[in-house]
Amino acid sequence: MSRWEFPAILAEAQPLQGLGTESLDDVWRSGQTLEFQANEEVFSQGDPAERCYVLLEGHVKLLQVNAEGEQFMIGFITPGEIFACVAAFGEDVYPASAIAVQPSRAVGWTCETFRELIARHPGIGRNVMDTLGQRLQNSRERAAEMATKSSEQRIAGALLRLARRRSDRPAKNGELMEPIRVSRQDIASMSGTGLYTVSRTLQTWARRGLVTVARQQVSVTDPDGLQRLFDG
Amino acid sequence: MSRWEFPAILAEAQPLQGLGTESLDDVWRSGQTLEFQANEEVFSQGDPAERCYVLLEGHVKLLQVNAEGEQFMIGFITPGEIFACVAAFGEDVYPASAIAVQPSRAVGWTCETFRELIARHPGIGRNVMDTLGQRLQNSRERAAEMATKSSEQRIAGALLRLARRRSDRPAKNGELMEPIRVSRQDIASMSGTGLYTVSRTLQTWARRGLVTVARQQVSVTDPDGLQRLFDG
DNA sequence: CGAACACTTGAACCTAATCAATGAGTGTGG
DNA sequence: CCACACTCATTGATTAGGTTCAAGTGTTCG
Repeated sequence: MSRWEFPAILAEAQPLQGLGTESLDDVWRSGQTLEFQANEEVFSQGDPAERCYVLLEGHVKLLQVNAEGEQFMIGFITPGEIFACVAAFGEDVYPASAIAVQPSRAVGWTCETFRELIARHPGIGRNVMDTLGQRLQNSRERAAEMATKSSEQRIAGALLRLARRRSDRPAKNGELMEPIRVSRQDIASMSGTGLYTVSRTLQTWARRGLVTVARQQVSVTDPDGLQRLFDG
Repeated sequence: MSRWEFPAILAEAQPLQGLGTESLDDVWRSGQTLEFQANEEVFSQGDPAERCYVLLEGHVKLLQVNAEGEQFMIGFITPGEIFACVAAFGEDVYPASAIAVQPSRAVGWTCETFRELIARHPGIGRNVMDTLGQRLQNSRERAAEMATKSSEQRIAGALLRLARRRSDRPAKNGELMEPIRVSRQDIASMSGTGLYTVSRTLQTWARRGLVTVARQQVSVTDPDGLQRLFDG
């Protein structure tokens, strides 16, 4: 039982599309709401996989660290999205770390509970399969991108993904998009390049008017130009 | 209605684990068996997504081609595995091409039929979610690998994945593994490098006794050594 | 036998990683 | 409020890893 009222965002969440009020209520009552501060870890790579989550508020990044200590950002979660759902199926440890990049709130269910919910409400299963399918395709495209594209193209791809996530609604005057709040290192982790390369590339683009940059912040001023760069 | 008897491999197929005889029969009767010659296309990237498949016999590779014409191999399917299942969920066109590398046989269901089967037999849904989850994790690891590892490590990774697939049963005398029948170009597509780099790398390894090479063929003679190389 | 194909190898070139030094913004405590 | 330390970012110089081009060898097949 949670001390929060049923959050509106949950009814719009991907995995719960098409569910009736009573189903949504069952889902809501079966989970716990959890709060995280900026930079707090939701869970850590290698920990036993206990819960899966739907994000209600804030943003969470998913980071994978390999044996050599190099990190790679495999995802960026926005409100309404499910994460760590892989944990509920087969995997016994979390394959990545989840870190809140802003103060965030999420609902969590134990893997067991989540499986039961799917059994009780088959619509959830269908939605989760859809989501997993889309993410699998995304991830494969991303792998192909890492393998075949230049570092400049990969950085463009990373920025475009972030920008599109942030402002699903078209920008105010069709010109400027919301600034993205990430460090150069974060962009490097997303695009599979180094900090220095990202810095240089962004400077070049800024001179050409494609983006404007600041500390911990990038604004895409010419999405179409960036897209053309990405396409080659 | 198929002109084939119920194939034993189907009962062992990942997506059909834990199903009763009558369920298996329903699944079998709902699909069509299809045969493919070596190098024949099962479906082509961009085609409208109509069917998903379980491979019964042979091997199928999944290739993604980007706008610039560079190709990247996203998967290698062995008997008992499901493929194109993403097609059944949301996607309207195949995101990759599937090509039989040997004479192959598969069962196919239309997306609609497959959805109905999942509704009738919830176990299939659970299995598919498990499979999708595992593949998502694999694909993410692969993306991270492409982003952070050297070309030598990526080639080692590709060979190890292939070798393990081929001989789940340990090799005869614990020393030699079955030769893998792929071209240098295929290895390049899997590891995100070029044909020349693959050739050079394999030659170096052959001199060191890690592998033996021939036309359209690679045998891993020292899997552990290759693994150490992969780990760095 | 000739043609097509798969592969190897040397050499030139180029991208991007790395090293090193510096600058700019943020936050803390005296 | 300023000085200090700290984190984040820029930029030049250097270098290594890998791609690409070019030429040549060995195999398979009609």
